[in-house]
Amino acid sequence: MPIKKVLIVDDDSNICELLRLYLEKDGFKTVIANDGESAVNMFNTEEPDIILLDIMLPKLDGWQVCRAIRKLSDVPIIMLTAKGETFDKILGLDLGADDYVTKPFDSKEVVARVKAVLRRTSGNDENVEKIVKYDKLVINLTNYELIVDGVAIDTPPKELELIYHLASNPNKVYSRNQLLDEVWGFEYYGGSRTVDVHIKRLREKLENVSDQWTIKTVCRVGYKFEIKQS
Amino acid sequence: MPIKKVLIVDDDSNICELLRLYLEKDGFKTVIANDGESAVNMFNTEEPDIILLDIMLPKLDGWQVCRAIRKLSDVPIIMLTAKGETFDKILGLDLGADDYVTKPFDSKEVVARVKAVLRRTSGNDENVEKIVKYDKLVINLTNYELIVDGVAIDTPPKELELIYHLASNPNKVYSRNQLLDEVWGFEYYGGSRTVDVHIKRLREKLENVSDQWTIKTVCRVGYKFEIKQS
DNA sequence: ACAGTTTTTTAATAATTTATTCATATATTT
DNA sequence: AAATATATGAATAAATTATTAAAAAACTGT
Repeated sequence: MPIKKVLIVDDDSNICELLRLYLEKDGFKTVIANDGESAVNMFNTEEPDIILLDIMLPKLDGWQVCRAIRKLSDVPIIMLTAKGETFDKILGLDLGADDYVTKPFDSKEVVARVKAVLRRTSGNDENVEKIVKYDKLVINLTNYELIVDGVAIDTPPKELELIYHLASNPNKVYSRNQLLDEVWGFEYYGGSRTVDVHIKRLREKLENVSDQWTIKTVCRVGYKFEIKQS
Repeated sequence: MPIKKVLIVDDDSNICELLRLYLEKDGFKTVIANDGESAVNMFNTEEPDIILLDIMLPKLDGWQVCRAIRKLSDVPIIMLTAKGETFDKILGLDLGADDYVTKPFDSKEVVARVKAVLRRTSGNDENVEKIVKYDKLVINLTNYELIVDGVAIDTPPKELELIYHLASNPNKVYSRNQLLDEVWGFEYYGGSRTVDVHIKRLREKLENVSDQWTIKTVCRVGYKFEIKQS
């Protein structure tokens, strides 16, 4: 999952910094604009993945900004609205915002909204089928299926994620720690030998499946999904 | 993947040891400073890749240290803050910290943060293909492959790293000690003759591969990957 | 919340691979 | 030629991985 960039637009720099803080704590990159004009400019130069947009702004107000950006792009926009504003006024006006939060807001909630909006709009991550195929092997991470020669093989999720990760970058050697970070996640804490065991089980399942590829050990370094030259 | 060095700054040596334990279990090198002054000194002498910095410190407090270091470098800094501190106070003051954790913290989480910060700050050299080519020889350190005339030759990692290192700077002479430092790593303790043996095995594998280059001994000095003029 | 089931992790040890040392032959420098 | 340095081959040591079984953790359906 690539890091997402959030464009924060608000004339109150305390709010900007607060949002930035929470968002960056959550792994987002952030850029900040303090007025409507620079918001549009930064949208063009920074190419953010999502925009948090205040309505009350100098130079161009949030609505104008929203409209201007909508002409250029379908980037998700979350409006930051004053308490009094009504829904219809915000979303119903066909401005094309994707969500809104009312001030004063809870920063955590804003982050949650950002994630939610990204989840449902980013067509790339969750809506694209995560499938890798090599010869008689199909690894389908959308359905969590491992298919060998057309036959589904019952495979625990970690194993599947592991082989998917390896096969997604064929020939690249991954160290155990790299695999733990990238497949298990940063939070994982425990020995790295568990990778070996998962590899072993995968090999059991995939033995003699194909002579086009193999799960190869690179001693002292790690493992790779190797595609044999012909 | 080069080993990263973490500078831990805290006056409570229990905390330092705890962090050290977890970080080293995860493959990081660590150095420890117990007050602000030595923190700045150690930053200069040890050149860490990332700093864990407590705020309450003798001599110089964490903010002063942070500011001092920021004048010298963009090294990532994670602040260790007491529970009460407010966010804005920490990041809003433009101290330039990259992240923070509040005490009491979960050591695992700190390690996770360190990794996360390193990942987003370090100029992702992970995705760069490490490949060197000369004539019929391809040394691929991403896949850990040595390819001669299109055929992969099974090669142990040290040998591969050695030839990669030499071939990355053709014609440059490396002393054995230099090679031990740069390929084996500073931790290595042992005789330097082992370099000879590795060179020998590489020559076996690469004999007559090409008349464009050769692994040359420079008597009393070291070795070089020499490219012949035409 | 519980008992049964599956998955994941740990731990121990056997097997393998890689790295280092050592002894000696060969080569280079002075 | 003497002294110093390197090449080579074999033996040893060290480190890493495979495999197995068992324990722990995470799930499942009730």
